[in-house]
Amino acid sequence: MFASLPASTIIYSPGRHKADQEAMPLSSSGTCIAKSASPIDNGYLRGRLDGVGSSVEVAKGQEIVGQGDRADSCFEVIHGCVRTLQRLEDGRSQVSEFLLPGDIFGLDASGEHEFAAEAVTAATIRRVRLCTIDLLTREDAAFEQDLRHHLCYQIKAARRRLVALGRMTAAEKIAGFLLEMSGRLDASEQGAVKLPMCRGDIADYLGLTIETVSRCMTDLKRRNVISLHGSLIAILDRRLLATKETLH
Amino acid sequence: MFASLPASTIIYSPGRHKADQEAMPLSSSGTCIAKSASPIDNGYLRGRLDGVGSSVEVAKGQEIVGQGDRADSCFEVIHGCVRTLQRLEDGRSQVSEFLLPGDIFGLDASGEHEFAAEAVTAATIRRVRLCTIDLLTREDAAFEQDLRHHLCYQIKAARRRLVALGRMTAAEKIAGFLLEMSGRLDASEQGAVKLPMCRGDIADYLGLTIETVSRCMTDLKRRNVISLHGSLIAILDRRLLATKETLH
DNA sequence: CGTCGCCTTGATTACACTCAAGCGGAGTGG
DNA sequence: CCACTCCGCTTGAGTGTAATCAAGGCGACG
Repeated sequence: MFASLPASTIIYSPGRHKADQEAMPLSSSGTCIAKSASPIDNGYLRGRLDGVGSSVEVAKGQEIVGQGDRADSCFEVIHGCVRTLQRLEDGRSQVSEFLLPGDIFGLDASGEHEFAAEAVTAATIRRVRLCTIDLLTREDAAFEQDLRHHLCYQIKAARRRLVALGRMTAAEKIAGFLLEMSGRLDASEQGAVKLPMCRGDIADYLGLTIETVSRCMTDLKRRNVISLHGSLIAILDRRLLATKETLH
Repeated sequence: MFASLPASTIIYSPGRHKADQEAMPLSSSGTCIAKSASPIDNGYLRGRLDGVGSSVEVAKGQEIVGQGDRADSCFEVIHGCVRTLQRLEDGRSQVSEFLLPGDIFGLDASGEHEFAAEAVTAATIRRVRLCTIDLLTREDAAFEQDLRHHLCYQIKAARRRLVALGRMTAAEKIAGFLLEMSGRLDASEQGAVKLPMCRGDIADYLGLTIETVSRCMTDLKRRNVISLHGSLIAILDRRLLATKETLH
């Protein structure tokens, strides 16, 4: 029924950051819209907002933007962790993304925010007005380019998450999440990272329940794939996590 | 994408303590990045590519871009229906979006396509090189603006789908899908629309199985919420679909 | 008329959810 | 200092939704 699927197009890459790095073409000739040589994904705008806007401190759990708020600013996380999420009236909620220092959110806004942003931990964020962004794009072609790359990356990231939410099992979701976070968070000297978000946030990020998140993690611990002490997690066997032999 | 669904579903903004205590006048003078008065979502680029690029005919099922293909072009659907999807090595697949005439895809590409694009039906598509797009953005500030709005809309659409995939039941997914499609497709004189995609595609779009899609639709038919004859579908009780009292 | 593709329907299974209880650390107050 | 609650996490038992397995219907097409 479908056109043949080339063998070279094989797929699932839980190590999404790594996969993207490899995906970046090295030739820079006709790249056009495509950014040719960025070693860091999602880093298109890193540092581009330094010195712009105003810094704000938010307490743990505090709302930064609410669902339905008018979108007139974007934000860069300076310190701490932020989640963007949508809440349904019956209590269900879906976390769209976790934002860590250097990450920017709210650039995609037009009109009003459909998703709220809340501080996962106490956080420092930089607030930049969208008109400032607009100004920058007009004055600086390179910035405009980088902004567009940033938006493209957001789309790709969201689509990767569609696959995870639509077609992955609980164990696969957890494995992918841990790999993602271990790549984004700074590891301590023991190679462990401290997850800033609670189990409930992880559940809402992956479309699972708290209990399932807990059970999957405990299971990985029992198999010595990870070590686990509360929110402190170290990946002991990265290959096993990535290849999904973690499923019994 | 499920924009029509959450009329009552948008919901709940807990604390109103925003981070922006200080100043930041909400003067509407600076709409900036936010497009304030577009009646049509996803229409930011409609017609903008007329006369650009080259037209291509593709047969039903034919691959337009493959996973891993170098991204050097974007496409506008002129006629027919196209799906973008990711296939996993074990046969699972996730459809990211269905594209109908006027819709554009591939603009988000940078480096290589993570998602394939395939013709759902026989289709005519316009192929535009990304360097042409790049050129247009440099020459035409309005185009650049519209392109950015388009990308922002893609992000929002993808996030809406995250909620659907992560937190909706099968019945809710189907209901939202039917509402979305009835809004995007041209209705015949009887108010019925012909879904261009098969049950399997719908299943892969919603993260369900073919059987579940079929059962849910049959159920809606039995309740006289929709009429259903193969791929010809009419919504008989839109309110019931939207309020999700369709769940027994 | 037979095959094929797509869809529907039924029976059964299993994965993740729900409900419920208990653990342990942090913080509070007597 | 200890008892207490609160909160987040874990664990267990049972349930339910959607998946799986399987069969059959129907229309298109050769």
